[in-house]
Amino acid sequence: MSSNDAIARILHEMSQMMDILGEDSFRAAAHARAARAVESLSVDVAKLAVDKNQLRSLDGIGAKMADKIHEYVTTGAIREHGELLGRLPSGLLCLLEIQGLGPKTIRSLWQQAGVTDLASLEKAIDSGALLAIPRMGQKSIDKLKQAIAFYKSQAGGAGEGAAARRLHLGIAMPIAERVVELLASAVPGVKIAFAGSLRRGKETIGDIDILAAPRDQAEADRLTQAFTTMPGVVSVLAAGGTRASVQVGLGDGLGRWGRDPSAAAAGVQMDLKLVPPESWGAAMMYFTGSKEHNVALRERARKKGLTLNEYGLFPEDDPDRKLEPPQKRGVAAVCKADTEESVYAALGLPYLPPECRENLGELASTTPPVLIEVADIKAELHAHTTASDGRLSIIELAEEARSRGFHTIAVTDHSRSSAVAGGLSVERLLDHINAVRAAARQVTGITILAGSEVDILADGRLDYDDDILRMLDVVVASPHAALSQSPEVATARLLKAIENPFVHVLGHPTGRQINRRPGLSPDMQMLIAAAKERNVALEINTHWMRLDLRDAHARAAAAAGCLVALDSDVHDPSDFDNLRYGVMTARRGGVIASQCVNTWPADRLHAWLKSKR
DNA sequence: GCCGTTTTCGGCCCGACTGTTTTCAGTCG
Repeated sequence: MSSNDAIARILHEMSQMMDILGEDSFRAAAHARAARAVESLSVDVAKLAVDKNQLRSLDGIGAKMADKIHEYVTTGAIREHGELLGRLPSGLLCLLEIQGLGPKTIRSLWQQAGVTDLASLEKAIDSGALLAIPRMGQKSIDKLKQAIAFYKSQAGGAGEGAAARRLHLGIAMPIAERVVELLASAVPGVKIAFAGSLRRGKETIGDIDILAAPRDQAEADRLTQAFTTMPGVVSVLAAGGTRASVQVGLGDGLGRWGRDPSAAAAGVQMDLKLVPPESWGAAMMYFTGSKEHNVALRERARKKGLTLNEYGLFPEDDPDRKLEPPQKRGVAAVCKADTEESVYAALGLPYLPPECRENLGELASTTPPVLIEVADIKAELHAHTTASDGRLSIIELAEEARSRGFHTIAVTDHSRSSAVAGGLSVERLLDHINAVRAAARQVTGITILAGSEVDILADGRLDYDDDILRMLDVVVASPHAALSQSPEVATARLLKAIENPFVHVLGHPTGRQINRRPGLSPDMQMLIAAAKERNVALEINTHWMRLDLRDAHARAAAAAGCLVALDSDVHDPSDFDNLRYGVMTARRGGVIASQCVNTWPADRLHAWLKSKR
């Protein structure tokens, strides 16, 4: 774990403990906000901590928080964190993961029924001790039992402290799209879309939010009916007038990444929200989030004497919130709320794409951000064939790429050290280059390049000698083994690869696999600076299992003006479909088309590749 | 504990829903 992750986790725990202990909620929230700020940093916070002013320049970090971070970096712990831990059983924290349990309830469970962890909570339920707690009736207990069962299934069985498993972006999105399609065919002509973190393109998804705008009660009823009875629904959690919640069972695996027993056993929660058509824009903003973005928008509205909710933007005529919400009192809205654009405009903001709604500075925009799009991508520089571990022949790969409108495809099979992936010996590589040249003569309408995905060995040397690399049109250098190195060793290793004059792309720079392994934690600022100087592109591997660079790293690369490569690491024709996940990650980082080599016209791209020969 | 086009104090987002209550507290997104 990087020190950023460690500090974020400690600050987050402090926030949770303060909540449970009933301390000042704004103080607790400040710790949670600081945790988020540290988490979304691309630089090692330990380096920033040398100068407290640098820490304090971060949004949400003030003098006291800077002291705490500095304390962690110099001593390896935060004293106040230990003190809080001494004031309550640590087993209480994971109870916050259980749906319906918040800090206040957990506090009374602890102080009035002696609950200290999940096991004692279950015991207290069985013994009936919970009924004695205020506001705890039989119905609440039944719901709690259900929520515990769901929590345990998500956490992979015994609920042994494992965090509830979030779904990969690439698993969740096709499910959401199928549901939208199904609802649209059940009730034609109604506006339906998914929202939430899925629409923002987060790498993992907690639940799936679907929005629909029925035009009358009959359409609303049919939508709810279709939603709660669709194939795959395991249980209906709620079905009211304006919203319904179901659990949907998942498929049983992750394709070539193997099975995911915990995800398969459980399911994903899906919520359907019904909103009036005239509120579609405000509702989409509201349910797309992020929460932090929404809070910032509302604060902005307040400063303009307005109040923003999921129904629209209204004059602030009830600052103490004594009355019913404005839309219920017939207060006239200050703008139409049927589109997101009109609501943003009324707040004096350009349209902000969902991927940048994280309250990481986007509200300072005065012009709409022009971010990279899937349609901009015209080349694939990282693809495998049957020569190593791919499923397509060279010709099949080229034809697939051509059918997707690409002008260039690079054949980059694995190098010799990746034995399990069928990595090519030097002799096989030379034959393979000839085979690629032959295919290039045979297939028209696309440029086929001979390349390699070359292993970056543990010490930073590449898996082929320079005289071999020189013969290749494209070199993608990637770490595959020794992924537990210290940050210092990993940084030196990857810098050495970037500095090799024949390398074009640094492939999946950290080697992480989401929900599987953390990968390397190199000093990303140093890699970005070196890559920029050497004209090397940092890859955003678009497979939903990797998304590496991740969003925060992409943001740092974009800010530095470093080249990036959006590559699908094709092993199977369907891998081309993953491009959109990488594009969303790039957009979350603020990447524009011109800094992504895959968007360049053929002559510019080929000239860049040749500049390293 | 943070923050400032109400700047060193006094704020700090908003509504739906649920289950518990006889008017509201807690959770969620």
